[in-house]
Amino acid sequence: MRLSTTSHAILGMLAFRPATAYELAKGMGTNFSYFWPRARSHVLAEVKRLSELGLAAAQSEPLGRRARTVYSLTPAGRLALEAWMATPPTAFGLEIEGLVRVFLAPFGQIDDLTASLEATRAEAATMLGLAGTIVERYMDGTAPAQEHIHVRALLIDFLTHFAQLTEAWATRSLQTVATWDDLSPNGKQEVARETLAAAPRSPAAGAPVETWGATAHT
Amino acid sequence: MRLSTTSHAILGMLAFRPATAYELAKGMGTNFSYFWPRARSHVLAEVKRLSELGLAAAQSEPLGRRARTVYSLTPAGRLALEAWMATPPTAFGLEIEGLVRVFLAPFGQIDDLTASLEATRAEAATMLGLAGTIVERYMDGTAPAQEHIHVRALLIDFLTHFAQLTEAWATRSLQTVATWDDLSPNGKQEVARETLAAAPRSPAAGAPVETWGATAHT
DNA sequence: ACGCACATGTAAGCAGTTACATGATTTG
DNA sequence: CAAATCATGTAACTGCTTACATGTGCGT
Repeated sequence: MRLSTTSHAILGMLAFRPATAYELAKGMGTNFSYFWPRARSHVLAEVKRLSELGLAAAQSEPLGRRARTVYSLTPAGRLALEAWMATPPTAFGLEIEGLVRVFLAPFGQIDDLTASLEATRAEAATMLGLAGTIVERYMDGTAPAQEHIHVRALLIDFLTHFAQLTEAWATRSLQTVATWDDLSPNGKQEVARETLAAAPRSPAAGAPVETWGATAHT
Repeated sequence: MRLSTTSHAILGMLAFRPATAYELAKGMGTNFSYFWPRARSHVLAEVKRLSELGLAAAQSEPLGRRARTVYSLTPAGRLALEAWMATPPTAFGLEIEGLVRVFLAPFGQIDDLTASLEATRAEAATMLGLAGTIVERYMDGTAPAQEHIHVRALLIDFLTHFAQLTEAWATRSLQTVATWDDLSPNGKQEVARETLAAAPRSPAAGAPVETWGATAHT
């Protein structure tokens, strides 16, 4: 009986209130999509498994000629959730294909690079726009989870700053690339050094030096 | 013959220079771990598949009583890589369990929340420290990929800012939580509103309003 | 000569995705 | 009342991870 983070996210939604499988799947999207995205079908399969394990109770309700299942959290489920909350979180992970494309830029065309950066910028801008709406809802008191504002504010704080950071980065990278004629290193060292000089960094605690962001298999 | 982003990352490393399977796996870690992390064994399996597809050439070299395989990029492989570079990138994805724990904080103890935030803070701090070392290497000209500095600077720009953002967010969240006696909403609205007011946002382009960062299955 | 870190590989299993299929509800 | 959208579910497949196993060379 191994439970994943996704399992606990589902148990957590059930801890707020009982829900149908479909509502859970939808909730996974609206609640977690930006920091724990999962496919709808996977949520359906997982909640079924949770009910088999006795962590969620499934109740079938008829709905026209079709049946729908309402799930709720069992005491065992609540215990599992609370126990998990006390464990340390796993390390965060980013999957940003746009950065892979930057890394491999020398093997493509310069237009490929700008297109990729532009796509990333647009995505971040969309995220920021969404955030604006959400924030308004909370501020005027009409958000659906208004009573959890103190906790949700922390989340929104992170996500909005992330979106802003990403958009700003893509924008200034596009500006830099716009000054290039090709992807060769010629004459581009100067600006690169300035970028690096402006990068935030902590005193480098003499830690084990892994070569990172650099082709190391030399 | 479906190729994943991981496949192309491997083709890309081979485009820099031929390498053994082990070097590729290691390079996956040092080069991509922060924005495209993959297990070592998966890289080994994938490069084998690439050679079966004719995109990489495998050459067996004896090494003591053991054989090791050196891979290099074939012309077909280079074509595949270049073609991929011209396609649009998939959307970025974050997996941040620490944020899931913030979302579900009401079902745990307050100490669970601080522990989780502290773990996230520490992780980001480590990342920043590493970055400091890398930046120094590039600045004094001793980085292994010195000739690619113009492109790598863009990556480092993003990653250092991300680490800084994460550390700063965790720190200020810890400060906020330190003022709480419990996880109930009582008396915490005020500060939450200030946090939200300070969150960056764009004019909310009248976009389709999805409830995000909020329990929506109401 | 021994122990430890580096190098190399395989196998089993699961978490997660894409695609398909169809019933219910709303809306113009 | 037709068309679109919402709600609900299953099946096939695969990318990826964890765990295991063993060879090679270096330092002491």
